[in-house]
Amino acid sequence: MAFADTFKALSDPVRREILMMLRHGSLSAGEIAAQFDMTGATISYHLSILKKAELVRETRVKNYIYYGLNTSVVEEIMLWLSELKGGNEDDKEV
Amino acid sequence: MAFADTFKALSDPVRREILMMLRHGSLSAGEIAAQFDMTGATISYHLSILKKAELVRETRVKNYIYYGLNTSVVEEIMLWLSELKGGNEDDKEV
DNA sequence: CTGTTATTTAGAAATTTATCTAAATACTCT
DNA sequence: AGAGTATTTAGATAAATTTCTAAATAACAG
Repeated sequence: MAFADTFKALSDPVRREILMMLRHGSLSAGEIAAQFDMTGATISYHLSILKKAELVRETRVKNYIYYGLNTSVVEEIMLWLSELKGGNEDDKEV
Repeated sequence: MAFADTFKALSDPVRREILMMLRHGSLSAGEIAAQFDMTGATISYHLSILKKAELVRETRVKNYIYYGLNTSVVEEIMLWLSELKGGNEDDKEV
């Protein structure tokens, strides 16, 4: 279930920071890695988890790979949280 | 930062199921444990993580401990996701 | 106080996760 | 084709997580 993957992906602070970095637009793997005190391999690992969770999409341009947010999955998570909060099945406020 | 704890707490399927069980009202540790094929000790461990994340509150009644949802923390998470989705640079700091 | 029930804590084992280094792949440019 | 850069993959390791059993606490009833 991709849903569980999404929560798992969000559970790591590095991955959350990556997502926040992508709010304003796509960045290449290298640009992302440059912001962290970790090897590129480690960032690649985190990106693979975000990708598997469908929280990011990749686009290849020249010999760069750009990563961008996929907000539709974020919406799904918000829906789940909404349900949790709702308790009574009446409401569905956004 | 309790915020990180919250995401971590949400990353486990058992804990998410516990939260869903609490939507319609509080349940005792034993009532919760009865729904899972795990020992009470394990459920107690999960409850302690949810409690540390402030996703649940406990109330002692007789020799039972009741657990109930704390929805305000859920709102905080939704706010974070909102920010992510929004991409608005006007309010990036929390 | 004694005994019973509900729950948590402690300690240990199995699994998963995050990280590194080194090597491999992929793509570009001349 | 060959060199150079960007990124990923493989393999290893340390740390964190989940789970269990057994023991400890806490609260109640008689």
